[in-house]
Amino acid sequence: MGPLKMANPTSRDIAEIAGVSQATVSRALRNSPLVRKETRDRIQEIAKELNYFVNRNAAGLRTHQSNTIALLLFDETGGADAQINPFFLSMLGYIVRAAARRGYDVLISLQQLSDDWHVEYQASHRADGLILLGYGNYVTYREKLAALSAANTRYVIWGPVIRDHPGHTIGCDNENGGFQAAQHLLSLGRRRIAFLGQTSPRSPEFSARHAGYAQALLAANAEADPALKVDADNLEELGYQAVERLLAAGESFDAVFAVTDVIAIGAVRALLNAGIRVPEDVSVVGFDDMPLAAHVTPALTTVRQDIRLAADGLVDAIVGLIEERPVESTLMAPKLVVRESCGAKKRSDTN
Amino acid sequence: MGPLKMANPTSRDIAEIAGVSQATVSRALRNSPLVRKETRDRIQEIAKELNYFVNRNAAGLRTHQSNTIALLLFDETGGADAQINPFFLSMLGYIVRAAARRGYDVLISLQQLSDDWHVEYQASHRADGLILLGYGNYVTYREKLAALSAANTRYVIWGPVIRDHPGHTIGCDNENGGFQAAQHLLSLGRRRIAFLGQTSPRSPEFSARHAGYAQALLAANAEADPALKVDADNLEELGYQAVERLLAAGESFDAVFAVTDVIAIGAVRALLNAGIRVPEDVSVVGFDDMPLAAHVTPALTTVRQDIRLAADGLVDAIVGLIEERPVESTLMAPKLVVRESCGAKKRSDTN
DNA sequence: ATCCGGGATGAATACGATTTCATCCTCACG
DNA sequence: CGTGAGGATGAAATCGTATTCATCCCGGAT
Repeated sequence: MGPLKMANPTSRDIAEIAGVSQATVSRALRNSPLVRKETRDRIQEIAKELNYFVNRNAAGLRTHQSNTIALLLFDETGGADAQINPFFLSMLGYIVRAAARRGYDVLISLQQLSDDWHVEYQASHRADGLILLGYGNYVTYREKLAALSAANTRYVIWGPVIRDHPGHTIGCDNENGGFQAAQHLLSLGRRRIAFLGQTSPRSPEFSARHAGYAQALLAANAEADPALKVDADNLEELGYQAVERLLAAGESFDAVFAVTDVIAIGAVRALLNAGIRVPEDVSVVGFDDMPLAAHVTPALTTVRQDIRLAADGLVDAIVGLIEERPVESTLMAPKLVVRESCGAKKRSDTN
Repeated sequence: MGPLKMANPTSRDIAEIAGVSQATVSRALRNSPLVRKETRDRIQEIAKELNYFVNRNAAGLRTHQSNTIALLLFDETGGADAQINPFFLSMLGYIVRAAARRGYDVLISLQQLSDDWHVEYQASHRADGLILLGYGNYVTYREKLAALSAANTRYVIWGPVIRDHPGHTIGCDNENGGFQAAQHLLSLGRRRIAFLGQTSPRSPEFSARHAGYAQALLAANAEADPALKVDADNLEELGYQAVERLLAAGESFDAVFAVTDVIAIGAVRALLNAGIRVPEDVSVVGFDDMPLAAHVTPALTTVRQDIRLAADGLVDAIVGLIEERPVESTLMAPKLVVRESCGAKKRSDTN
């Protein structure tokens, strides 16, 4: 029981102390049934006593595994200083937890459009698989994915589920989400609903949300007025500017559907700033239900993507691929969360 | 030139193709001057052609390095579902970038108070060093750090710089920050300034902020009224409740200094909800300047901790320790950011 | 008594790079 | 033409674990 310590004990040191071979130590530490229980216990005790931990490099070298998942975040907004998309950031915690549950570590990497590092992660045995966030918004989508597939890399994308593209995808039914948002505004008697957000083919998810919105209007015999559609990338400031532009153009509107909470928050700020009351004069609905959506004033009505489920789904999928189980792409159902900014509820305790 | 590919090329494969020894390949890929330039170029070209990447496990095994930093986040609020402290989350991006600049990957791990995994990271050679966020708020502070030091682990803490404690620390001058906040409120003519936040020894940073606040009051011949001090952990909901309690107790106050933006946002919501105008009736100042502080309504006046600098400092420090350069603990200066919630400015375009 | 089977363990090898040490070649100089 | 210095390369050891294959021991069946 003496405080027998050493600097960097190896399995061989343990073996010597326990009076067994190194092979037996390795087996014992992995709980192999090949080792007699007493021996196993004794070895594990010694290991703990010595503060021994398996050298992951050595183990990984031998097994060709890293038990690590790389989480690749793509900045939509470029700049090296830019904040990370808060929606992805809020997914991060759940992803890390879900991965930990499966025995995987998570490596974070911020990627730029120009980078090609992603191919390296698996080839260098730094990660067993990749989770890609924000990948869906790029033109080079297919090329990059093709490169990954060509390198035989295991990866899962958070993004639009597109038929016959390579790889596995977990995503939210954006079209349905857009539909719900618009329908709700219509049900509140709103008719002139502005749409704020980028809908180029670069951002298929946002385009889908717009499609759902247009469809809801159509179903209500209202038509989507092109004059009420303003492009805006996913920054608060751009949401603000979008509304400014709308006002400057003299357009009249009684509701705003922003393709993102971030944009919605900017829009609300611009409206209030112009003396327009929210929701009395203009109803606002966002998308994502990011953490702060409930805490702005007025609390934001929005379409929730369940990030907890999303994270679990992504991790399930990538672990499945790694462990060579069959995996399917999944489309998750979004859900409208009614708070104050749409006008359907009074200000009060909101959840 | 042919599309000569193979599944998982090793340096030996490259060597064979290049007609040199494996040792030369290793040297060439690391740009060793020992290899003639032409040979080096040829080898690197072949490597690229074959899509070869150094196996990090093998390299790490030999060099005893991982070129990885582990980022350990401690949840203050326990629960497995809890959101990660948004302030830390916003530092994450900068940490990852700074680390990448130095050639290090970042491994994320969420820790609970009960965990002891942190010791494992370096012992298992998964990481060369640790950055600890949220560590300062625990009673077990010293014990855990002692364990780390005993295991000879390199680590840097974001937290209060306390004299004669083990390890290196990067932190913000919380006392000065609290002083600035209170002083600003006093300069606006506010006299009854409530303090919202936990100040137990469990959270030395918050205690320091309170100390600065009290000192500013003292300097202005106003005294900190204990009745205006309400405990609140770092959750929006608890900020809300703190104000509720204050109102229920019938206390009169004309300003609130919340020890955290998150708490401040909850406080504002409670005030508005009670029909109290911010900032006309009550001024509110927060702490941190997290990303959303500028975007709530009214925009939050707060004490900024420069997370960009903080992140750079943390990474500098841990890399310094890893590379055995002398490193010193640092105290960073906070800065008051005046927006709308204190009443010093009119609502308008805020930065 | 002999043989066989299976449980427990050990010896030895492989994983793929880095690095030390030895070797070889060439060129300058005497 | 011999010799030594130094540049370029190769051979081989090494890092610490996982795993294959051999070995050993023991009890039960024949």
